[in-house]
Amino acid sequence: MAGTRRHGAGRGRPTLEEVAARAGVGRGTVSRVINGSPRVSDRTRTAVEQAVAELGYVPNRVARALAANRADAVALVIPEPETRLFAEPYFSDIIRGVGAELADTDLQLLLTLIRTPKERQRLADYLSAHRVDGVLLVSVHADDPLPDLLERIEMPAVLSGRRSAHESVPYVDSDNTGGAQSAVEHLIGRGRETVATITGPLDMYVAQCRLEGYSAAVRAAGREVEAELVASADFTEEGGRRAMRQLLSQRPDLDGVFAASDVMAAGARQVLRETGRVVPDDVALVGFEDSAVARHMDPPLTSVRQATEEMGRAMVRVLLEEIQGRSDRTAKRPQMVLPTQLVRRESS
Amino acid sequence: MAGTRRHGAGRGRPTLEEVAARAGVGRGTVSRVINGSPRVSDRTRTAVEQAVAELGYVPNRVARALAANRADAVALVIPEPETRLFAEPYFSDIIRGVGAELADTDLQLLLTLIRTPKERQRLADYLSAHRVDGVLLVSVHADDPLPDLLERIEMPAVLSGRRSAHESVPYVDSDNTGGAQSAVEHLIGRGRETVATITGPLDMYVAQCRLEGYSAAVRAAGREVEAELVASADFTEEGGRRAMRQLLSQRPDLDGVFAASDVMAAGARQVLRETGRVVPDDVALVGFEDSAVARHMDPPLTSVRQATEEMGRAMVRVLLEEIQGRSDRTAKRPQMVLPTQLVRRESS
DNA sequence: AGGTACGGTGGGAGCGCTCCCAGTCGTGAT
DNA sequence: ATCACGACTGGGAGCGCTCCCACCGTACCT
Repeated sequence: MAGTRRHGAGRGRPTLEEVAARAGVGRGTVSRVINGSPRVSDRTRTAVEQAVAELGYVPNRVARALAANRADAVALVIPEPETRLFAEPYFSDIIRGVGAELADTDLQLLLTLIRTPKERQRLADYLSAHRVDGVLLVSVHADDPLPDLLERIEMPAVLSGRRSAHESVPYVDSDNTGGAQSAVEHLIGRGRETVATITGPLDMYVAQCRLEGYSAAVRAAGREVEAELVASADFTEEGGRRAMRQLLSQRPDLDGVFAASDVMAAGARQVLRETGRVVPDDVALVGFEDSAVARHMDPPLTSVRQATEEMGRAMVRVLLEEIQGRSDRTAKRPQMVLPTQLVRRESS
Repeated sequence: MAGTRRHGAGRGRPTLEEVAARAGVGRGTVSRVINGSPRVSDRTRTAVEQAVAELGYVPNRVARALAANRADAVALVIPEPETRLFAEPYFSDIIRGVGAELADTDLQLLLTLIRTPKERQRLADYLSAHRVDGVLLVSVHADDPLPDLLERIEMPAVLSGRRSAHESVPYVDSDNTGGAQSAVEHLIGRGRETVATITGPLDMYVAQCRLEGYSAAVRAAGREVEAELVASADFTEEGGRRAMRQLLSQRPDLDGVFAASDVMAAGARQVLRETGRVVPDDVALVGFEDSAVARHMDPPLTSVRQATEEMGRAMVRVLLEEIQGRSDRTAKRPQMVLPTQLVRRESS
């Protein structure tokens, strides 16, 4: 504040040079002080710091970026189709986590929405034109060329979620398999005999993992995984409805459903109501994600919570490692999986 | 792509100078072509464009920003306490709108989360250190010093929503009064005799406006605005519950409620159910915002929809005007109010 | 023929930093 | 007293662009 007031109308903000003049030292010295170099005597440092304070000096990041060939910024890339998901706590939590972790680093956060393939293409150019030091990629599809593109231009990047079991790019994911498994174990533990699942699109690894968790739990209970108890959808409400109808027609006797997302669970819940089934008495229902939808359903939905904000934080930490690690080739690609947690509510 | 491939390992991207050399022209000419200046002959332009394509040249924005003393970026500032709202479609829509409108301008979007007062302070310094050309401020409270701070350092800024009736800073707001009025008119039009309202915190202008709309509709119907039919809350679910209980104790006979937000409506709905009232038969309920909550309530909630994405777009347009307008002092501060629309569902 | 306009063009002078290379100076060893 | 050697320091040389001014023609006037 003291600083910002001082230049209101005046010709711009003070520069390094002016600080140097005022402190009676050279530019290099001021730069050293600003950047916390140890090779400065205490006397000098104090003098410079005083000059900085008096002038309200704030380094010009643009100039710094140009000179140092850094950007002091990372981009958070969000594919437009997913922007809908924005409305989910998922994104907001990721952003909050990213923001929190970034706050300590004085890197800036660039938000990049990708709407069209054309923009996706421009993106690679833009990013490589030294506008950012690293990239955070959210909800990347298996066929997205971006990660490999970034790899090729040696741009540090981190994914939220894996594209496949053998993801080569650094990522932060949550334990989808374990989460799904605990959800189904819960259902079985509550005495449900015939537990079905509504999966996401099975070309997405996340959907595969959740199905895998379902299967594991079923088998662990000494049962068979029946094809009739598995219906795949597309993570939408309408998809959830369709899948639920299909399951019901195949196995009218089912008494438990694990939906791989809350939104699909919401769709399923509607169909259950339409067909006169009471949740949880007739059919117990569990979702995944623990979004706002889950809390506002009637009855409130049991769901698997991901440590989403922590994922955002972790992504930044991983990215910083990557940015560092580029110098020493010995560093290996950081990858991590965060635990999930079942949140019990009245639907099961 | 063609461009990005070409330099993989090579020493960095091509520069303006290299393009100039290849095209056999001077730096200035290339710069002119890149920036679409008309003062270039077609022959030359073509030659330069070819060189650009061959080299896969992409201008270095950092250098450009430094030289031109611009940032080619705008900041979207979001106060942390509101980050919760992120989960609402409101924010995601704003962001989507902002992103869409920005896509045509090649300005970048900087996301800035403010968590602590300390960060808020740093922000002013940062912003003024030429890191952005303008600022978009979301959900600003009446006592927020930021707008005036930005005003003082002559940083173009736009608010989403007004702080008061006499907002001096450029803003984009939605028609809260009109929206509330149409909601209440709807309730009255459906034959409701005793319509109450749950307001937001009355120190917020948005809450005042919505209350004003309620009052206008009540008076327009030739009725009195009764104090017993007005309960104020804080935009939270719990607040909605409390307010609903209060209203019910004061006027057990009420048959219509206009809640100034969907979330408060959700709280009210719970109390109505607890007290054995059926929605909409006994009490008709209308909310404001038309968020996901509204669609997922049981029964689905009638609500006032804001053109939120359009607000985002408008904010950018207004900001661009402001950035332009700074040069010619004649331009007046752009301000605009967007219409709302009542979305009818089963709750009324 | 000599002027006068311009449309076009080249390139110097920075923008505010970081990097890095020469110093300068004191200190302890010889 | 001399020398070597760090600890500090100053400032030149850019980073890649935009701005702007001088300059070259050619077309069009007197």
